[in-house]
Amino acid sequence: MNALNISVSAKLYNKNPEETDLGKRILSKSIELMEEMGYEHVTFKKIGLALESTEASVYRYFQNKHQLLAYLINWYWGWLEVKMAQEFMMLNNAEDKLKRAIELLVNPMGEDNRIPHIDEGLLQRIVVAEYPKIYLTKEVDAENEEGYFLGYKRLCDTLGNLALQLNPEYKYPHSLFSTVISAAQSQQFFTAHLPRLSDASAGRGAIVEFLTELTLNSIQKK
Amino acid sequence: MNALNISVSAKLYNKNPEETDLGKRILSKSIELMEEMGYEHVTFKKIGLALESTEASVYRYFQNKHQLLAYLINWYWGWLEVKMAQEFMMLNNAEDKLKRAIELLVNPMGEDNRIPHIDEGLLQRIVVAEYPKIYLTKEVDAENEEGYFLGYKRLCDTLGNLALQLNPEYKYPHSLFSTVISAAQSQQFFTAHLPRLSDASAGRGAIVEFLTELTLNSIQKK
DNA sequence: CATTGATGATAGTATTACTATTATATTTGC
DNA sequence: GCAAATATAATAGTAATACTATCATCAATG
Repeated sequence: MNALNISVSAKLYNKNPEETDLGKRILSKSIELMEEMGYEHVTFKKIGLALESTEASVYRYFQNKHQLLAYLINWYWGWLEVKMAQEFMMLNNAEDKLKRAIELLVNPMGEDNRIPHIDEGLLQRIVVAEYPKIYLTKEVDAENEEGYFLGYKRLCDTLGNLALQLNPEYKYPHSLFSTVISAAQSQQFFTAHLPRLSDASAGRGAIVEFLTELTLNSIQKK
Repeated sequence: MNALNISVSAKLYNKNPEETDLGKRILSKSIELMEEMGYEHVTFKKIGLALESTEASVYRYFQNKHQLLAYLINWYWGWLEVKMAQEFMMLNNAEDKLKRAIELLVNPMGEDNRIPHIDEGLLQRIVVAEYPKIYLTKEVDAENEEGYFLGYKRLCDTLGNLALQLNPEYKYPHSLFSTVISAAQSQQFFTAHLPRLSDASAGRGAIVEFLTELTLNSIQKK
């Protein structure tokens, strides 16, 4: 019941934040601050201050802000996969699973109180607003080798395999789902901030419908 | 012949860089440096130095690095639209135009020597590696009002209208093309750096085919 | 010839992104 | 119950960044 643990590559922290009280408080407060003021405006000094701790203590857990963001985003993709796996058990065909997966990509979910120090709703908003920043850097190749992007890759594989169950001939499962996962985030962002880049004034339902049609029409056998 | 001028909102600069020699040199050198070391590692000091000018002089043209990036990316989208418009004149149906547009989104084009101070090939690489950074900030709403994202919006509209010519019933033209334009960039990035997120080891041709199928299958009448 | 505008040269400030050191409190091993 | 190890807090310091300001020079313009 309390044992749910999302695995994140050990290269994504200096010292595992899940193992100490301060570590969990750092995660919790970082999520709060980052959602509130945005990645660029967060500093370790501010996090330390907000925790009534210090900058140096935050540095003991994460090498820098970029690593912290990568940790959080990987944690989120890992958590999403667990959620999906749970829901998939109740479904027995690949198409239904894909549809449900797309719903989960778009809809913020209620807090999972098995993990009290992480507010998944806030974290999802961070993912929407910040996720490309972890790979759009000159350090991407080095960080890739360290496992900075495993969460995204795994999720992409999982969904790609569902697509192949529907149509084993489909040639672009990875491209399709990296596109769909990414679009699920950016369409939420555009709906809120740049509405001329979406048609989802109706809200999340329209995003889900758009992505579901796009996905199924792409995969379909000719 | 020499009169090709890409229009960029006046809110995207302090002083129009197209109007002076130094301005053009700033654009040229910024593109070179940004492609080479990545947005994060560029500073106005480095640009000034590389030009044998000064930091202060660069600040006279752009308020900050973010505005410079926004300028460059808007310029690129504007230029792409001009290119597309030229090519569309030789095509007479919407489907062919869409196919050609997708090719242009993915394929880097030879330099356009009507604009000697801008290397479009380098600029395209900057767009691939940096474009979401202009809107993924807490300042997005304010900057949207200043016209920071007009280039992207216009391109999206243009392509959306082509889709509507093919199928006036299609419900998600803006979402589709913000997704396709974005995917055209990120699939290039993934192919180069995170190949497990794409299926394009075959190269750009595969990206074009993937996006073309995805687009046409989405738009098609049922 | 006087004025204006653009640029260069230089200086200075606040903030950021760290690194290092030392003191103190807590836990653990014996 | 005490010593040793560990975690954290407190503080200081550094180099780089992201600006802002001032002033001198130079060329173009009226």
